[in-house]
Amino acid sequence: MDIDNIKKLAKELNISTSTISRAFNGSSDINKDTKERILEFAKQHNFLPNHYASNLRDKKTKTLAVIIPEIANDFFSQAINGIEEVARKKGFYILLYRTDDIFEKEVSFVNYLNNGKVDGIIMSVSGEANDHNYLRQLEKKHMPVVFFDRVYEDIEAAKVTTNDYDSSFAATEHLLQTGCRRVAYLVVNKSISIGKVRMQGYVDALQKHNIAFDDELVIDCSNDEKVNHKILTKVLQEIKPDGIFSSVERLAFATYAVCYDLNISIPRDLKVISFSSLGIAPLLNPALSTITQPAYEMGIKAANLLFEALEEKAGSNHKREVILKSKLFIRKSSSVE
Amino acid sequence: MDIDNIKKLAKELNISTSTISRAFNGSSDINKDTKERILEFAKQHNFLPNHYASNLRDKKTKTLAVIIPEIANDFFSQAINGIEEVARKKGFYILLYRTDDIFEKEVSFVNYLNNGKVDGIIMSVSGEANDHNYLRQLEKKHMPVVFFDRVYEDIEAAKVTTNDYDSSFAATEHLLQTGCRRVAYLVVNKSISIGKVRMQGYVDALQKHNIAFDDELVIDCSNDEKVNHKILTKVLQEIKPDGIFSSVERLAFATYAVCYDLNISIPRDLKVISFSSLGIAPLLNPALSTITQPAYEMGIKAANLLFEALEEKAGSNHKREVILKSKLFIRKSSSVE
DNA sequence: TTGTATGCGTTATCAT
DNA sequence: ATGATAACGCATACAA
Repeated sequence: MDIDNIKKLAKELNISTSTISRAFNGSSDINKDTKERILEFAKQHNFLPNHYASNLRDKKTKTLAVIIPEIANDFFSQAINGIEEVARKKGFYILLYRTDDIFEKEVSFVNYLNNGKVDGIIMSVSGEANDHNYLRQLEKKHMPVVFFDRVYEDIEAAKVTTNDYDSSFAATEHLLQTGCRRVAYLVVNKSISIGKVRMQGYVDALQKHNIAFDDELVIDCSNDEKVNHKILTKVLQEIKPDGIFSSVERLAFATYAVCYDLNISIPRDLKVISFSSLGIAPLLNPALSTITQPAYEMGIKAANLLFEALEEKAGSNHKREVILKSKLFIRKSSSVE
Repeated sequence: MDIDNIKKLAKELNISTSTISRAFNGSSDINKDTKERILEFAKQHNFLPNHYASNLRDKKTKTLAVIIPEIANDFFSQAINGIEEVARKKGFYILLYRTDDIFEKEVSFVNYLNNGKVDGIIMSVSGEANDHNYLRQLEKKHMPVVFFDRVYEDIEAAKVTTNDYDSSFAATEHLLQTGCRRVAYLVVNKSISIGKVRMQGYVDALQKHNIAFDDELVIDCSNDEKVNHKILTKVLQEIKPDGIFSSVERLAFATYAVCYDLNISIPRDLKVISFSSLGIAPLLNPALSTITQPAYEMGIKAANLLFEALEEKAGSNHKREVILKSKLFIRKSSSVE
């Protein structure tokens, strides 16, 4: 006989289903021996209460959604690790969703989650000045949301970010101090939250050092490797910057590849620094200078904020905003030889 | 009024819940206008049928579990991408679980999934000659499982692997042909499926070239970065191999770091080749020779196999085993200067 | 401490 | 084409 619900279990043991239920839910209203007998029997028959049925009763899914632009990326995979770590400790599971930086996917997934599919959402957004109504719906239903790294300013939710402005300012200033005069800023989307803030740090650092801002040196890239290669080849050949500040790891890699092609020597002809969570940045040729965000810690923090919200039983409206610090690692790619 | 179930929707529209349900499930037994009216109204009120309730009825979760040793790893994150790609197209969602290569975590998660939590499982295993009964339970309940990369030979399930033996043989042979005579094999767990197969390729290549197998040159490493650094430092100082064949990407990175420390020149003093899915292997110093598995394609294939099983309505017992080919990229780290 | 009965939101069956 | 109803598996209020 296959035991696949508490009714059958109850019949086998000659106990009521309520008692069975109590055995599984750590209720105090149950005799210790009865409980042991039930759990033992259940284990032998490899039975566990059906999660979907429990959820239908409780409105607790013990699941949280993680929505991110990409997975195969050092920053995000480390962040997921942090989130997973916390979730696991709380007995929660993770529903993962990748948006590929496509706003419509984000909307469609969030809408899908809107009817009790998960208890909360942790996300790094993929959009900009759009209509964020789909997120407001979540607020209405008291579904807690935590943003990390890429956030929407106009949505009231807990947020975990890093001191991007300061880091960008420092990175740009560093390049200027090594002698660069034509520092290019590489960005995928300069109107998205992080693209914007990071650019501001760049702009202000230039100003402080009396370098005129040059529109031509703000390089809009894409998410397509080949396209980026073309764009950067043209930039290095025609616009000829002497420094590169990349707001995204991937663009620094593309820069390296183009430099190899064109026989441009880093750091002699071009100094490079980039936002990056790559552990092996020191092993690159040349070792890459990085602004490294505490990705893992951000994941931990984001998850903790989510659980705070969950445990505060709705109510309390103090959405917390946490800002962690990135670290600047100056390596060979931006040093004076 | 908050519309959060089909009953309320039904009342608002003066339609029965059955009709509402039909509107959402692409039933043909419904008037086109009625359907449009319902969906339009639902959209305006941001309503979607409760997933858990539907599931309780249908026993279809539209969710699949992905169980892997680690996330922050180029191979696995690319594989997840492939899986996600297919799952998304099928309208499925992904429950992600990381085992940290700890067998007990794998067991506990699989057991948790055992009661209808997901429709199927894709996994890369974290164990070896253990008791695999927890997986046999899944078979009993007709829950399809697909293994990829790291598999249990004794479990009958669909499997996606790569030609590890051939690749290892070729990689080792390559090192020998560049003049290496003392090739070390770096491995995390030589009794696990891939560790074993890859080692066999190494051993056989040595034999073909009449190089005596030396136990000392099989280096057992760990998952801890610091420990590996210590181990490898000792190996390079005392055992002094002239070639390294690393069965895992991470150990190649550790080798690079130790070589930098000890001023050992790659490839002059030591040639290195490694299994690796790192896209930027060419940007390393020196460019790393790799055996690159088609991680993304493996993910795609694994997911496709799972859906085949799902769509075959249980029954059919031909568990498919697919073997994809890795590519050998010879770069500077293993070249004759 | 245990049992009985009800309802969570949905869909399939059957009737109209 | 639409509606009424039972059932999915579980957990709780209430009764005992």
